[in-house]
Formats: sequence, C-alpha cells, structure tokens
Amino acid sequence: MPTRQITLNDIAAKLNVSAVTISKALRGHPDISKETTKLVKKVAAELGYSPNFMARNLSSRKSNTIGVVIPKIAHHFFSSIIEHIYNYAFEHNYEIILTVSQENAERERKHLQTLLSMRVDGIIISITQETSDPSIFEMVKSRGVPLVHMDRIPITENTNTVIVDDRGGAIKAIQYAIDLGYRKIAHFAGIPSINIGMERLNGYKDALVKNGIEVNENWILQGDFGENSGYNSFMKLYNENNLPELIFTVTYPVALGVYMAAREVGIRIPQDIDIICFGNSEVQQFLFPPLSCVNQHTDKLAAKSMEVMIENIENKDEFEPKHIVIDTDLILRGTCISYNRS
Amino acid sequence: MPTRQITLNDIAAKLNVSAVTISKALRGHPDISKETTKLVKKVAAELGYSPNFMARNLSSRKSNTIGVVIPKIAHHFFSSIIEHIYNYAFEHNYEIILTVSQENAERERKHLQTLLSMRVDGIIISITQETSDPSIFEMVKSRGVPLVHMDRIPITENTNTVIVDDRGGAIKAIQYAIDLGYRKIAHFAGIPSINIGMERLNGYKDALVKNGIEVNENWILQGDFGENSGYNSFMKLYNENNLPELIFTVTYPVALGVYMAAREVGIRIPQDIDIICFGNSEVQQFLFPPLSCVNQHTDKLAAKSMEVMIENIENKDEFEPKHIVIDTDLILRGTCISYNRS
DNA sequence: TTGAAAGCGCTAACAG
DNA sequence: CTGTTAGCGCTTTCAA
Repeated sequence: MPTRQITLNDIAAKLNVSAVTISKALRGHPDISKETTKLVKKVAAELGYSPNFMARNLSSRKSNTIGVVIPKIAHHFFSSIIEHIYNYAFEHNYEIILTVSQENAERERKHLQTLLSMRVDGIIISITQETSDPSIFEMVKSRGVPLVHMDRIPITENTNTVIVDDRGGAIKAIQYAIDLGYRKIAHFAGIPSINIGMERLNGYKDALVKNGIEVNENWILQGDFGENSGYNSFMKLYNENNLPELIFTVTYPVALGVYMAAREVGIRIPQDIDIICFGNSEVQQFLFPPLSCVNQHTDKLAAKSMEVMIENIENKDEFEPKHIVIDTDLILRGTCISYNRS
Repeated sequence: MPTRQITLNDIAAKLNVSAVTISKALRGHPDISKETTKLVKKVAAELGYSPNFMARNLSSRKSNTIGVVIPKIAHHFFSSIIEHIYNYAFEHNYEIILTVSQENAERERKHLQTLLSMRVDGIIISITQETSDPSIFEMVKSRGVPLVHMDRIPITENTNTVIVDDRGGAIKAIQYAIDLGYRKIAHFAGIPSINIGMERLNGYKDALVKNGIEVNENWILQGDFGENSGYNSFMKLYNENNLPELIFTVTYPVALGVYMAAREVGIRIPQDIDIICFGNSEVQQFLFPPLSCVNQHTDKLAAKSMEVMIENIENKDEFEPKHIVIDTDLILRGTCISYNRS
C-alpha cells in the first residue's frame, strides 16, 4: 500500500495518550471521560480514521457478520429475500456476506468453507437443488457456528429452520380450485428430495384426497424449479393429448414455462387451460393473463431467519433450535378465478 | 467461543515443526518439500483446519476481496449484474462483499465506510438516484483503494468507469422506430442528474433532430426509474388527451407502469399506443404484449467492471483510469414492430 | 480514569 | 528446505 491507513497509534501519538485510550474512547467505553472521548472522536474524524475490522475482529473474536448462502440471485424470490435480509442487518448493525451457490452443491460447500474462514458469527442458508449430503452442515455446527436453514432445507434434525408452510399453501390453492369446480388438476412438481418440492406435492395430494378426488400419477410431472421444466412438462401432456383443466406449478418460473409452451401451441390461458403457481413476483400482474399464486411473504421469511440467527448468536449456550413456519396466502389475479369449462 | 478453532500452531505441534512451515506448506510455497506439504495438508484436513482470513489478511495486508455497492437488488438489471459479478469473482478467486444502498445516499456513504474498514482491495459501485456529492469517492481513492464506477456514475474525472452506451442505445431505438414510420414519440425520462437518465434523453433528442422531427417538450416527462413514474407519466398525458404514438421509457419498470396504466384506462398496446423501453429482463417475453427493448448486456458490464478492477488492483502504481463503454442491441418482441396507426 | 503487557492467528523477511 | 523474529492493528485483562 502506498498510502498507509491511519491507526489507533497515529491518533494516540497526536494526542499523547495510549492507543488503549483511543480504542476505548472510540467505542464509547465508560472508562473514558466525556471530554477525552469527544476529543478523540474529533481527531479521529479529522484524520479520516477508519477502524480496521480485521484487526478488531481478530482480537475480539467477534465479527458482527452473518454469512448467507443462496442458490440463485437473479430470481425474484431470492433477490427479494436478500433485499430484506440486508435491510434487517443494516438496522441491527450486522454485516452480510452473501455467497451464491448457483445450484451447485460443490460450490455451496466451498462457500461454506469460506464463510467459516471469514469467521462469520452465523450462517443462513438455502440449499441447492442437488444438495444431498448434510454432513457439511453438521460440520458447521460442530465448529460452534449458529446455522439457520431457510426455505430450502435438508433433512437434518436439531438445526434452526425457517420455512414457508408449503404443504398448507398447496392445500390452500388446490382446495380453492376445487371449490371453484376444478377436478382435473395436474401438478408440475419440483425436485422431491428438497422439502419445498416434497411438501407442495404432498399438499396437492392431500387436498385431492380430502375431496375424494383420485390422484392421477400421470398428472404429477416431476421436474425442477425452472422455466424449461414447465415448458417440457406442458409439452409432454400436450403431446399425450392428456391436458388437465388446471395446472398447479411448484414455482413461478415453471409457470412461465407453461405460458410459453401454451402460446407456442395455441392453447389459451385461462380459457383452454387454467393455471396457478406457488410463489409470487411483482411482474405476475403484468403477464397475460395476470398469474394467480400462493404468496410466500419473503419479508417475514427474511426477518424471522435473521431474528432466529441473532438470538442464537447472542445466546449460544442455552439455545434450543427453533422451527418457524411462515404462513401463506392466495393472490388472485387473472388465472384460476372461475371454472368455465365447456 | 466454546469450541476453539484449529490454528497453525495446533498442526505444527502435532507434526513437531514450526507454524511457519505449516503456513507455507498450506499455501503451496515452493520452499517446502513435496512430502512435507502433502503431510501437512493431510493433517490439516483431518483436523478440520480452516484458515483464519482475518489473521491472514491482517498480516498480509491483502484481502482478495472486492466490495460492491448497488442501489437495489430485487430488480432484474442489478440482480443479473450481481450474479455475473459473483461468478466472475468465483472464477478468479476473489470474494465479494455486497452492500445495498436502497437508493439512499446516506446509506451508500455508510456502506463505503464499512467497505473501507473491511479493507477490501477495491470497490465497484453503481450510485443511487440521489447521490449528488462526489467527495466521498475522492476520499475512497485518496485512501488508495481502486474504484470502478459502473452503469450509474457520478460526474467525476479520473476514475474507472464501465457504462452502457446509453445515448447510442436510445438513438438505436428511436431511429428504428422512426424508420418504422413513427413520428409522435414521447420519452418517459429518468432522473437527469444521473448519467443514464441524461444520456438516454440525449439520445432520444439526437435521433429526433437528426431526422428533422421537432422535439416536443410536453412529450418529455421527467420522473425516476420506477413503476410509479411510468404510471404517473402515462396518466398525465392521458388526462391531457395528449398521448403520442409511441412511448420510449428510460427503464423497464417504467414500462411496466405504463402497461398498468394503459390497461386501467382501456388503451391497448400496441394497437392504440406502442412502446419500447431501455433495459432487458427475461420476463418481458411473458408480458402481453411481449415488450421490446434496448438490451444492455449485463454480463459484459459485470465482467468488464471486474476485469478493470482486478487490473487496477494488481497494477496499482502505474494504472491509468479506464473508460469502458458497452454496446447495446435491440430485442424486438411484441411491441414496436410495425407502424399501423389509422 | 488511564495505560502496560499480552496475545488474537497469521505471514514476511531473513538466517541457518 | 526449515525456523526465528517481528510485527499486522486491535482488544482484553489487570495494575496503577
């Protein structure tokens, strides 16, 4: 570095006191007199002092930093959560180190290692589509680092989880559709090894069963959480000449894939086939027709995750893992609002 | 911390060598023999050693970390850029510290301070709508921290800038529309104090003038970059009974606002009024009608910003500020594809 | 109310 | 090829 940074010692030298005094004064420690504190702060500002977090954290063994691992960022659900997490952190004086696994388990693993190396105070994670080995999470916990699993969680015990009521949300949507008059309902499902895929599927089945409607396995299309998956599933049913009256998709991108496929083959939504999805995004109201959905309250998801995290950090010893479930609601727009089959 | 972390000394003790040897071995330093290195790495892995970045960075005065400040994250343009930045960083072994200013200049300032305190190796920033005082950027540079202004840049000299060819992109769009037959073209402009607002407006005017079309100030509606702005501007013209044939919006959200307003008052797009916007997003193809736009290549923006950043970091002394301009292209979908006024 | 001493975990420079 | 010495900039005892 050509330009050396100002340190405590520089200020100390200038004021003819010790660095300790400066350190304390700057942190508002009660040891130091009001006057001294004031003076120190003034000089520090003049000199453009910028505390060195590395040194501070190294010495205090606390970083006031929370690591976050998410699978994707250019996706409304996650970017919205992230935005709320950042806001929460800002208000509570925490820093966020965000990492993005790109749905890649190997990369997820590396990011976790990095966060540990950075000595973050805790980690909030939403796992990838392909994460299957939960041992890495055990490792994190064994290091004494608080962990919160958010939304996409593995099958681990004894860890904080903050999830959406996926099953309940799915039931809500399907029950509503049934009440409307729908009976032939397909589900474009996600990856069953991930909780959200499994639970939404279960909710779908539950609702059908409860209403005495037979579950048709041909109308449960396994895929992933992306556009292509929706496109392919639709095309499969279309080619089999086996389209249902309504499609319930596991995510909003999957629904986009359906829109695209339907337009391509000239099937009209909602006249020829209707649709509702899990997951909200502000652009849904601009689609044609505006897409109805199960809304997930990303703000609450984020806030609760942070809340649990901070509690756990500040109360490490006698902390019992929390399991929070966030409620959902239906947002009705231009699809799935009436049953008008011929 | 209840569970102490493994340190170099722990490994050193176990192997009866010095900590320095371990340190070097772990970093693959040529000083150490292959065998020793191998052994050390093995033991380190067994012990679950995780290098302490704080200590490492403090001692080496290098963090391999790049700070990023953006105004918003739940917005396709930025989340897309961020995603590319993360990927680039991952491939080049840099860490990213992302901060979000929420379009708030005060918060931006704080984030900058934090990043300096974290001793990041450099900072990439896209400024807020309200940032007016560039002195903070001078301060960053005076600290010897490389700075890259990306997309939304202040009026500073002598700093790296990586921007989109906003003026050129606007000209491209308007010229194309004029060739189609459009003459009555309005511009829903952004904030003029920010380069992208100014340049897109200038491009709009340039193109009109070049084609001998008079610039009508009533058709230049000043606003910001969000949905509401588009909504309000549209309503204003609608109420004045002064709608043009085509609207060119400064961003994609502004166009969404127009969609919403138009639907509300029963004006059809593109039959009654046509539209094209600056800025791409994958959901545009799912809008009705699919929205045409000037595409900005967020991947190149991100990659170039990172490239310049890393060059500047690794070559601090004799580095000349770079000014990169990224080209645009038109993506034509369901709007602004033909002139069919009656 | 202030400060001296010690150390956080690591690396750079040099010596052997 | 390996180790010794000396910090990086800060905070935490503990003594004055």
